[in-house]
Amino acid sequence: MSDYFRNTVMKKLSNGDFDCTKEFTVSMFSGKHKLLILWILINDGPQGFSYFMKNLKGISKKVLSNQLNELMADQIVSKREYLTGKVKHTEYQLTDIGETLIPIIVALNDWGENRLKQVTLVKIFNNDL
Amino acid sequence: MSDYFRNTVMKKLSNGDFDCTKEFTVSMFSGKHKLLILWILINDGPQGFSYFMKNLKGISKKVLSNQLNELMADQIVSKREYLTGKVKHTEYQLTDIGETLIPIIVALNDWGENRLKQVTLVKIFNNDL
DNA sequence: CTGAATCCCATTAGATACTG
DNA sequence: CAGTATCTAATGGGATTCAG
Repeated sequence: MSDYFRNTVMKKLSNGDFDCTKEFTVSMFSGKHKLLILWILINDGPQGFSYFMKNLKGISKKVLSNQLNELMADQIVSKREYLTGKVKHTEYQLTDIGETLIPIIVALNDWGENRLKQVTLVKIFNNDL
Repeated sequence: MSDYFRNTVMKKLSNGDFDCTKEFTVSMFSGKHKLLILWILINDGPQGFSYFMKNLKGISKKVLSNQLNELMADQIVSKREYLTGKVKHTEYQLTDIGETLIPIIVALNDWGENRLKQVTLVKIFNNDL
């Protein structure tokens, strides 16, 4: 998604401008579906392309492909390919680097769940629902 | 930036579709500058509009305004206004909810710093630099 | 089945001008 | 100083097509 942003950060790094830690960090996660992709890998283990297509409702092949490629470029996810007859299958999994993200993603998800609970409770209380 | 995405999530919630925790969480952070804004608030304390303009290089007033408004809508940040003569000043600060994010943001930033270190070391080693 | 390439439209960012 | 409104340019997403 944020190819442009990612490239900008990469260029900065190439130019020796290391004063962009935050931008770098953001560039790792920008992408509407990356958190979901990682969440799936964390909870369901290694999965193929179609598994993500089924479980990320509303995502297109192109976008999924892009996000997976970015995650691979960032060495957070790796891919394995194999053939069943003439049919290509893939398996994506977290790299060692990717696994260092697990506690953060879990914390993020916990935060989101709690926050969502608060939000919906307030809504119900106010009869906005 | 992701007004559209945010609105989509909010609509889902209003429709009683609570099966979107991840989308909700993502919607809290999507925004190229939000992490930076929060980082500034965490480290430098409450700040005015112009402080962000100075420290988020390349951001426009409009985008900053949008991101701050979204953070306020999500109750992560709050605003205080006051006048000095006829000149309006503002002060943005983390809310109680926003403060619950501190450990996560710190962890995220640590991760990014370490990762960046690895990346640049590899680059130097390979003479890509 | 996986996924890259293309075309097209929706959305977002930036610049500028204007207000309290 | 702190924004909002508006207009335009740049970017991203979706559907389709094609190939390995």
